[in-house]
Amino acid sequence: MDAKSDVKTEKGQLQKQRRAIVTRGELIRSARHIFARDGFEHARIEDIASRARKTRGAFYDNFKDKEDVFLAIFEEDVARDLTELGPLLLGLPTIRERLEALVEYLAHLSEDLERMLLNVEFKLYAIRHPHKRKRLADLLRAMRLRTSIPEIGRLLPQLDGKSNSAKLKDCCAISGVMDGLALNHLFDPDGLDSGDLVRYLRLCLAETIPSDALP
Amino acid sequence: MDAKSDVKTEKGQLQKQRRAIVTRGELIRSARHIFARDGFEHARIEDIASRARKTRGAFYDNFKDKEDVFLAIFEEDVARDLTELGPLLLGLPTIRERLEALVEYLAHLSEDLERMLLNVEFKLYAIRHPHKRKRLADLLRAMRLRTSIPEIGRLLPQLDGKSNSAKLKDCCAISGVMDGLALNHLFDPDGLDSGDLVRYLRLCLAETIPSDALP
Amino acid sequence: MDAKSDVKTEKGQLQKQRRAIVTRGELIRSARHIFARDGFEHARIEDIASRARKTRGAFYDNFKDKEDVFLAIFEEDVARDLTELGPLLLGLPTIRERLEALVEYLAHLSEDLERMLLNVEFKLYAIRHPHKRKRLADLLRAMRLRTSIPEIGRLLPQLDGKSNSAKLKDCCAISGVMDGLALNHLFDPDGLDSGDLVRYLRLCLAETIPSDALP
Amino acid sequence: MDAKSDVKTEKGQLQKQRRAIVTRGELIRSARHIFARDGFEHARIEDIASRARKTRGAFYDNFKDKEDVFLAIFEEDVARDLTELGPLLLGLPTIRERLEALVEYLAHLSEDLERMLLNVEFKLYAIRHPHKRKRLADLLRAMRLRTSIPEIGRLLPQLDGKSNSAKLKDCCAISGVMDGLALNHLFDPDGLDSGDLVRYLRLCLAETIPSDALP
DNA sequence: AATGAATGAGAATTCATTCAT
DNA sequence: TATGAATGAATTCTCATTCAT
Repeated sequence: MDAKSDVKTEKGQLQKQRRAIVTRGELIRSARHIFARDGFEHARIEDIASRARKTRGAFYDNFKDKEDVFLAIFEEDVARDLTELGPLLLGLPTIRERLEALVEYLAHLSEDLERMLLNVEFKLYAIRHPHKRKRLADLLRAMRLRTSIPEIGRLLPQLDGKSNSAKLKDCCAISGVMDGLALNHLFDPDGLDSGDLVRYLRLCLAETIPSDALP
Repeated sequence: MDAKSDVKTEKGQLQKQRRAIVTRGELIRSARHIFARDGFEHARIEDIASRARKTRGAFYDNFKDKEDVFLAIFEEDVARDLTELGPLLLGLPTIRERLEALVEYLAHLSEDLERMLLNVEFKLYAIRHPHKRKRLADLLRAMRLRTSIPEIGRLLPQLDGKSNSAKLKDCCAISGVMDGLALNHLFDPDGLDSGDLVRYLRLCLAETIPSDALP
Repeated sequence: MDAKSDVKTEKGQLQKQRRAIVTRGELIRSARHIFARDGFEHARIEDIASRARKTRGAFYDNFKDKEDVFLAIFEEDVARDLTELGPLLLGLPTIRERLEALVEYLAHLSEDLERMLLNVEFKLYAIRHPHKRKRLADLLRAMRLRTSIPEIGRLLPQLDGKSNSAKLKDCCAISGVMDGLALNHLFDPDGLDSGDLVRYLRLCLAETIPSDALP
Repeated sequence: MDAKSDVKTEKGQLQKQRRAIVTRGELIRSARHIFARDGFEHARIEDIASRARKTRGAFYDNFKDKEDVFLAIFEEDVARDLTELGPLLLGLPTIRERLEALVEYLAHLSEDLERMLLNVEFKLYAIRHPHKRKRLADLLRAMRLRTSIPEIGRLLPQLDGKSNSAKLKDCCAISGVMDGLALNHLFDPDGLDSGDLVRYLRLCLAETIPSDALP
C-alpha cells in the first residue's frame, strides 16, 4: 500500500462514514414521522425504512430494533432542547425578555404536534416498561436540571425561593399541560383549536410562573 | 311441551341472559385493566379473556372485535360521568359548593390513573383513526353539552357571558390538563407526586374558572 | 345447564382433547421426518406443519418453538426404548437368548436410519447447547441405568464384575458405534452397505460384550 | 514506466499474492473453528471473517460462498491425511510397527475433536445434498484407495486376501467408529472420557484388523 | 485486496378471528 | 353460552450476498 492508495482508501472510508451518518439521520427522520402517525406499537419497520427510501435491512444495520430508534429519537430531542434553550435565554438582557423567550419557546414547541405526539408516546412507553422508565425519566430530569432550571433560577432570582424539587415539579407540570393540551387539540381540533392551545398554555404558565413575580 | 317446561325454559333463558350480562361486564372490567396496562395495540384478547376467567371464544360472543370493547369502555365511561355529575351538582344548594364539588369530582377523577391512561389511549386511538375521530369527539362533546356545561351554565350564571363554544374550550382544556398531569405523574412519580397532581389541577382550574368569578 | 347439556359438553371436550392429542402426534411424526431429512437448523416449521397437513399456527398451538418439538421427539424416543427393551429381555428364558435379543434390538434399531440421523442430530444439538447438554445426557443415562444396564447386569451375572460406570461406558461406546456406522453408511452406501452396517455392529458388540463371557 | 518501477510493481504483486494466500489460510482456519462450533447451517460468514480479523468482503474475495469454504476445508483435510500418512507408514521397517503407527495416527486423529465434529458435519452435509454426496464420498474413497489402502496392502501383505472393496468397508467402518465415539464423548464426557475413546477405538481396530493377522 | 453499506429473500413468531362442537 | 383447535395474515428479525469505493 503506497501513500496514494492510503489517501484514496481514507477518502473512501470518510465518504462511507458520511453516507452512514446521512442514512441514519434519514431513518430517524422517517421514524419520527411514522411513530407520531402510528404510535410505537403499530409502527412498522417496513414503513420507517421505505419512507427513508431504504430497505428493512438498512434499518437493522443502523438500529438494533424498533425500541432502539425510538429511544434514539427521544435522546435526540432531549439533547436538541438542551442545546437550543441555553444560548437562547442567555442571549437576552432583561429578565422579562428571558421569561418571555422561554414562554415563546414552549408555545412554539407545543405547536409542533408531531413532537407533542412523540412525547406522549414516549411517556406511555416508559410507563409500560418499568425497567426503562426510571432511566428515561432521569434523562429528562437531568436535562431539566442542567438547562432550563438553572437558567430560570439565575434569571429569575425571585423564584430562587423555590427549591430545586419545586422547580422540577413546575417543569413536570408544564410538560403535562403541554402534552395534554396538544393531545386534546388533536383529538378535537374544533373544540380546542391551535390558537386556544397556545393561549391556555400561556395561562397555565402564568399561573405556575406568576407574572407578578416579575419586577 | 307443557306449561311447566315452558316456564323452566323461560327461567333458563332469563338466567342465561343474566349470565351473559355478567360475563360482558366482567370482560369489560378486565379489558379496562389490560388496555390501561398494555395500550390498545399491545393488548391481547387472550389476556382480556383470561383475566375475566373466560376464553377467547366468550370474548367474541360478547364483542365484535378488539375495537368493539375498547369503544364500549369509552362509552361506558362517558355515560357514567353523565349520570354521576348531574345529580351531584344539582344536589348542592350554593354556587360555591357546586363549583367546589365539580373541582372535587375532577380532582378525584384525575387520581384514578387507570382511567386517565385509558383517556389518553382513547384520544390517541381517535387521532389515529380519523374516520372514528369525529364520532368519538362528538360523543364526548355531546356529553359535555348535555351535562357539565348546562349545569355550570345554570349554576354559575356569572359564567354565562361565555359562549357555549368558549365553555367547550374550557372543558377541552381542563381535560387536557388532567390527561397531561396524570401522564407525567405516571412517567415520573418522583418529579410530580400524586398530591402535586391534584394541586396543579386545582391551580389550572382556578385559572380557567377564576375564583373571583364567585360571588 | 341440565344434565343432558353437561353430557353433551363433556363429550365435546373429550373429542377435542382426543383431536388435540392426534394433532400433536401427527406434528411430532412429521417433525421426525423433517428433522432427519434437513437437520435441526435447516428444518422449517412450515415444512413440519404442512407435512402434517396443518398450518404453522397449529404448530405453535402445540409447541413453544422448534427446539420444543425437537426435544419432545428425543424424550419420546428415550421413553419408547425404555418400555420396549425391558419386557423384551425379561420375556426370554436363557441368558444367551437375552443377549442375542439385545443385539437383535440394537441391530434393528441401527437399521432405522431416520432414527439414527436424529440421534446424531440430537447429540450435535446438545454439544452445541452446553446448558441443555447435561440435562439431555443425564436423561439418556438415567434411561440406560433404569433399563438396559440392570437387565444386562441381572441377566449376565458374569458381567457384574464391571462397575456401573464401566457398563455406562459400554453403552456410550455402543451408541457411538451405532451412530457412526449409520452416518457413514448414509454418507457412502456403496462403501458400507446396510448389511455391513449390522455386521460391523455385531462385531463391535461382540468385542464390548465378549461372547466368551457367555456360559 | 522504467525497469525500477516494474520491479517495484512486481514486488508489490508478489507481496499481494502472498498476503492473499495468508488471508485465505487465516479464513479457512477461522472457518474450521466456527463450523465445528456452530455447524454448517448456523455458522455465520460474519463470525468466520471477524475471527480472522477480516470483514465479510474479504471472505467473498476468497470464497464463492459458504459452501465453498466448507468443502475447501474438507479437501484440505483429506489432502493432509494423504500427505502425512504415506511417509509415516513407509518410514517404518517392520509390519508390526507400521500397523501400530497407523493405529496411533487414528487414535491421535480421534482426539482432535474439532476435526471429528467437522467430519460429522461434512457427512451430514453430504447426506443432505445428494448431488454433492457422491462427489464427496468419491473424493474420500479415492484418497483411501490412493494412500492408506495401497499402503496397508503393501505393508500388510497378510491382508491382501481382502478385496479392495472389503478394505474400503473396513475404512468406512473405522471412520464410523471414530466419528461415533468422538460424537458420544463430546455428548457425554463423563460417560465416555477421552481415554475411553481411544481405548474403544483400539478395541474396534483390533477387531477389524485382527492382531492375530500379525506375524 | 479490503471495506462495509445496502439489499432482499427467507424464517420464526404472534395473534386476531373463525368455527365445529 | 362457552370452548379451544385451527387458520392465516402480518411483522419482526437475520444473514448470505452484492457492489461501489
